[in-house]
Parts: sequence; structure tokens; C-alpha cells
Amino acid sequence: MSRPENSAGYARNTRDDVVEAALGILDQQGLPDLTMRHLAATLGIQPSGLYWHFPNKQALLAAVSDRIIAGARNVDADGRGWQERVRAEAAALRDALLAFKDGAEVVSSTLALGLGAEELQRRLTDAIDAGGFDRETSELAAATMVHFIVGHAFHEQQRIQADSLGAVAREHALDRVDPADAPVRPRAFEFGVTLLIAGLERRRTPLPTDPAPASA
Amino acid sequence: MSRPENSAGYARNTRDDVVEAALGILDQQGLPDLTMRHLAATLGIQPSGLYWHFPNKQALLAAVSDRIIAGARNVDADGRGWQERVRAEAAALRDALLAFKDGAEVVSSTLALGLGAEELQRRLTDAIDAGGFDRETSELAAATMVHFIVGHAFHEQQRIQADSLGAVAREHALDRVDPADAPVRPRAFEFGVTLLIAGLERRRTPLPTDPAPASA
DNA sequence: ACCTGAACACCGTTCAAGT
DNA sequence: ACCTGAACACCGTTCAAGT
Repeated sequence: MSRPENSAGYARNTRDDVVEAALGILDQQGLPDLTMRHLAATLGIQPSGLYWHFPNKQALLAAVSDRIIAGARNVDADGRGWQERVRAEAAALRDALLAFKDGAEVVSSTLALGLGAEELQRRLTDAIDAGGFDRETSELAAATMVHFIVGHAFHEQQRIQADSLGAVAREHALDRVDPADAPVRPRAFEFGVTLLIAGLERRRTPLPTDPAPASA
Repeated sequence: MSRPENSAGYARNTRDDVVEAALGILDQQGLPDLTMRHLAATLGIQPSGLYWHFPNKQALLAAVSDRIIAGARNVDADGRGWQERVRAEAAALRDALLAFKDGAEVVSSTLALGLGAEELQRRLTDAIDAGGFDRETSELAAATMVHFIVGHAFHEQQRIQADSLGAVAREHALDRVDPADAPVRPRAFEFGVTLLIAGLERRRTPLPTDPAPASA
């Protein structure tokens, strides 16, 4: 009953079924367990069957990456300044990366390979653009933020898993608490975003509609 | 003659020999070819022999990562403002990551795993500290910069390799030039660093010499 | 259109034992 | 101290063929 076989005697999955199953394995088992063989078994097909849907594993991971990013909640642009909008987009992307186990790692690798993930950059670029910067500035600033967001999420996600793995081991060994870690972490993301926004604010091109600070 | 055997009939490598050989494979073949089996063959030993030197591959990669980072040239702090020093440290770290093929990827993964790589952060933290910020600000800003630097280098390194792989294929197909890519890339790193420094400058605790902007 | 079956060429890691 | 030898439990990918 768990392996839907049709009249052909095998599963007949769509490409979307494959991505969905891959996301499930990723979230519940993690990236190391997301193997083509394991994925095929979950779908009730042979490993070779996956290569009808995707040319290789990297392409599959790019599709998974796209789905992770697409999970970023929509940020409404109305009634808030560009800074608040950038802040909200950054948080939405971060949350999307953290929503799936090893999500940041998957997106980090496919981002580096230049597969998909333009979505990531586009949303931030548009938000920054609303601040009245020229397009090149917005694009470069968005790229900078994306590198920071993905790097931070990757780091944090690994830390979360290391913590949960060590939780049992630490139950009878309370020595390694390291009080310097706890307070600094939740603030690191906000700090980085604020820093980048402050940098943008400082290089602002004075707009006609924008009451420019006293200058020549 | 290429496999140094001593009287014991096998190679007898030190831990450093192993890391050195790993760096060589990484730089000449790349991360996918840096396998325990390939590394062992290079050293003239069996794969299992590597596990006397390192508990697992991750530990080996952490040692390789440390060596990559240690390759960052020394930046002299004398006679320049903190901004120039931060700029120089950032460039030195970036260059170290780019000096070995797949260097940024190796460092990115071990950085996320929290293995070593404190060196990366410490140098930047000290440079920022010279700007007169409190220690927490310096640490958070350094973390932000490290994520940006590693992410940017990772991205650029993959792009370089993709380009060189496609170079032959493009020789007879000049259609995919995409003029928007070429001018933007070399500036992205400088832009990001400048943005972060500008953000720091703006959140500077008003020094007695610094005329504070009019506020309540 | 979607998959099987069988094979190829690999992996990381463990562990008793050797010198 | 440093490694061998043999094994275990896996990988991604290709390709002719089936329905």
C-alpha cells in the first residue's frame, strides 16, 4: 500500500514527486542520507529510474534548492520604508534556509555552482532598489547580503545539529557550557543585516524627492 | 623511487606529510578527487593507514582548511588607518581561499562545522578592534565579513572553474558572452568590503573628536 | 512517458594483525 | 609508531531493454 504501483507494474512518478520526496528525506534525515539510491527506494523505483527525471544529482539538488528558497514567506512592501523591507526579506530568506534540515548547505552549494537561486538575489535587489539606489549598487549589495545570509544560516544550522547531537552527551557533563556563545548568537544575524543597511544608507545617492542632508 | 619505503617495507609518513599530500591533490585535481583512497595511493600506503593519522575524513579536511587559511599573507598594521587594515586583511583572506583550487569550499564546510578557522575570524576582529569599537561589535562585524568573504570566494572559484571548463566549448560558439557578467564581478568583493566598513563607520560610538549628528 | 536490470567504477571506515 | 589486508556497507551513473 505504501508503494503505489499502476498497471505498468511500477510507480510512475512525476518530476515534482521526485523533488517532493527528496525534500522529505532532506528534512527528516539530512543531506548525507539524500542519496539517489535512498531516494529511489522511497519512490518505489530503481536508482536508474531517477535519471529519466534529472541528468544527475546536482540538477536534482538545484531543484530542491529552488523549492527551499521558494518557501520564503512573501514580504509585503506597503507601508514600510525600504530598510524595513530589506530587513524583512533578509529574515524571510534566512527562515526559508533554516526551515529544512541542511537547507542552507544545499542552497550554498547550488548557489556557488550558479544553478538557479537567482530568486534569492532578485527579491533582495528589488527591496534595496526601493531605497532609491542605482541598479548596480542594489545588485552588488544584494549579492553581499546573500553571501552573508547563506553563510550565517549554514553556520547556525550546523551548530543547531551539533548541539542536539551533543545534548544527550552533555546531560551528565555540564562543564562545556561556554557562556560566551549563548548571548552572541541570536544577535549575529540582526547585527549583520543592520551593518549592511547602515553601509547602504551612508553611500546613498541624494534623491530629489528625498530631503537630502545639508550639502552643496 | 617515487614511493619512499623504509626498512619496514612501507612509507612511514608524518601527519604533516599527509596534509601536504592532501593539499597537493586538492590544488591539482580538486576536492572531488581528494578521496581517502586516492590520497593513500599518493602516499604509498593503504587507505586504512590514513586512519592512524586522522579519525575521519572531516578531521583531515579541517587540517587542510587550517593550512589554506594560514597561507594568508601577513598584513602589517603600521602606518595605516583601521579601514585600510580591515581592507587588507579581507583581501589577504580572500587571496588565501583562492590560492588553492576548491579552497573556499573546503574552508566553507569546515567553518560551518565549527572546526578550526578561528584564525580567520581573529585577524579580522583585531583589525576592526583597531577602529575603536567595543569587542562585541568587532566580533560580530568580523563574523559578518567572514561569511561574506567565504561566500564570495566560493562563488567566484566555482565560476572560474566553470569558465575554464567551458572555454574550449565556447571557442566555436561566441554567443554566450553575457556582457553584464564581466564588468560586475571584479568589483563585487571591493563593494562588499566597502559596504561593511561604511556600516561600521556609521555605527561608530561617537568619539569626542567626532561631531555627533544633531539628536534629542 | 517512465521505469527495470544489470553492470561499472568507485566510496569511507573498521579492525585484527604485522613490523 | 605506523601501516597492511581484508572486509563491510555503501555510492553515482550508464545503457540496453521493457511497458
